[in-house]
Amino acid sequence: MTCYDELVARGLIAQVTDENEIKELINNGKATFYIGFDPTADSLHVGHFMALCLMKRLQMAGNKPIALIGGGTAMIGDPSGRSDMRSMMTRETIQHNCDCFKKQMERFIDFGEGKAQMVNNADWLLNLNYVDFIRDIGACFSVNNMLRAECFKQRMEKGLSFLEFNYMPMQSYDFYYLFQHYGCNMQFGGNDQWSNMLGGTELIRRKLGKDAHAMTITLLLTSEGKKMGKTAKGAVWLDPEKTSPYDFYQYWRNIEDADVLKCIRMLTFLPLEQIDEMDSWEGAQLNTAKEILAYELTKLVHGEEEANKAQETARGLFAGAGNTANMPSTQLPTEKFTDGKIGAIDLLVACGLCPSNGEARRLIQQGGVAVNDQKVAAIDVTFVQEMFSGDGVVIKKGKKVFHRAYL
RNA sequence: GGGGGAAUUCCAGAGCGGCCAAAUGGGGCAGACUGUAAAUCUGUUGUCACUGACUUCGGUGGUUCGAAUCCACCUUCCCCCA
Repeated sequence: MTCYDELVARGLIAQVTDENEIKELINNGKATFYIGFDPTADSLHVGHFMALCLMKRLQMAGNKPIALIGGGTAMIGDPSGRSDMRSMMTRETIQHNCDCFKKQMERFIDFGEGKAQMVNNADWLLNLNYVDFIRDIGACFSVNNMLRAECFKQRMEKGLSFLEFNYMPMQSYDFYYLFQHYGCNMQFGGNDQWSNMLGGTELIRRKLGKDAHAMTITLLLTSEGKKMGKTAKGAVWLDPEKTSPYDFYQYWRNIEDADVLKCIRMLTFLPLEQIDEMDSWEGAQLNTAKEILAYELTKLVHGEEEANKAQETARGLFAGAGNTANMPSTQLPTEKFTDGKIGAIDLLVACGLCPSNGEARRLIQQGGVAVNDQKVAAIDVTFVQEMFSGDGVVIKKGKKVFHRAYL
């Protein structure tokens, strides 16, 4: 099976500029392609992970990836598909985020000599001269066309500043620049980037009279149409400090039935034949598929050891066997105890399971808390300090959130 | 440049000068049912010393016994005309 066919079979490809050309290039390892990452946070998240996977797949097929960190474009902020303007980031924040991205990517992609490259568009964007730029590049863009572009649609209702309007020409310029200086002949990105990417191929055609290609990756959406990897608490991060391997594992373990197979196909490196077999699974059997998904992804992102730990912990908690040592935990300082005891409300807040006393109180009153499998019946229940020595106690909030508290 | 309108709690969106911690919907959280799924039903959803008190309705001042509601200025955004 060719590289391109596999991408199609996994449902990764959303749109392409010229299918035959692209097939030819990537199947034969002739593509030098780039994917842009905007450093809007200090860690990559699940959305970026897809792009990294794609990068890896293509690299394995002999193509040369360029990871572009948008240190320059981040100064503007991509308005695509957003309903509000991004808050502006300082140069320092952007630089810090770039560094963090770099570290995480290196664990994933082989940036060895001649294998892949990492560039930062701050290097060429920040020194551009305004008048030169609009004469040279700006002249190639039709405002009429830009306004019609899908990525501005939402913003046409709420308002779009000129600053953000410039994002597309900037990104297009990146491609133009990489095409000339790095021999980059293709761009990949999320499907929401389609208009921006076409801007680039169009610019190259106009300025140089040459063809460059673009391909977008299907955005990973839940069956409800929301972006995958977002929870109420924010994104699911790849940084273990921001999203623990256990929480990462649980995110995938708790995915909806309708999304499991799609995710396995798109995100894991399991052979397609094996995945096809799972296709016929249904009902409770899908729980096995969810475990596979969670395990495989945790392994890719955090390594085999962490994946094993997360799986053991999850199984232990939900099936009642195995160890509980790796679940999220809090070390309680002795100051939290008065007369050798701690109240239930204080305990929940101290462990970060509830942000306020009021919420802790409510949770207990609604019967949502258990300590060492004993339901906390009233808000004035207290726990003696001795209980927390050694392995400590296991607090269960709701059905799925477990937390260990110890001294 | 001229004219008109808007800013409310996580989001959307009600809100007569006192009965507003603020309707309703979404989301979140919890309970029941389940398969750590979905759907459904129920409760809950500012903070605290929780039958009470305190801080919120873009910002700053003002009017008033009393302001999310009235006035002034400021900020941001939207719409129409140029």
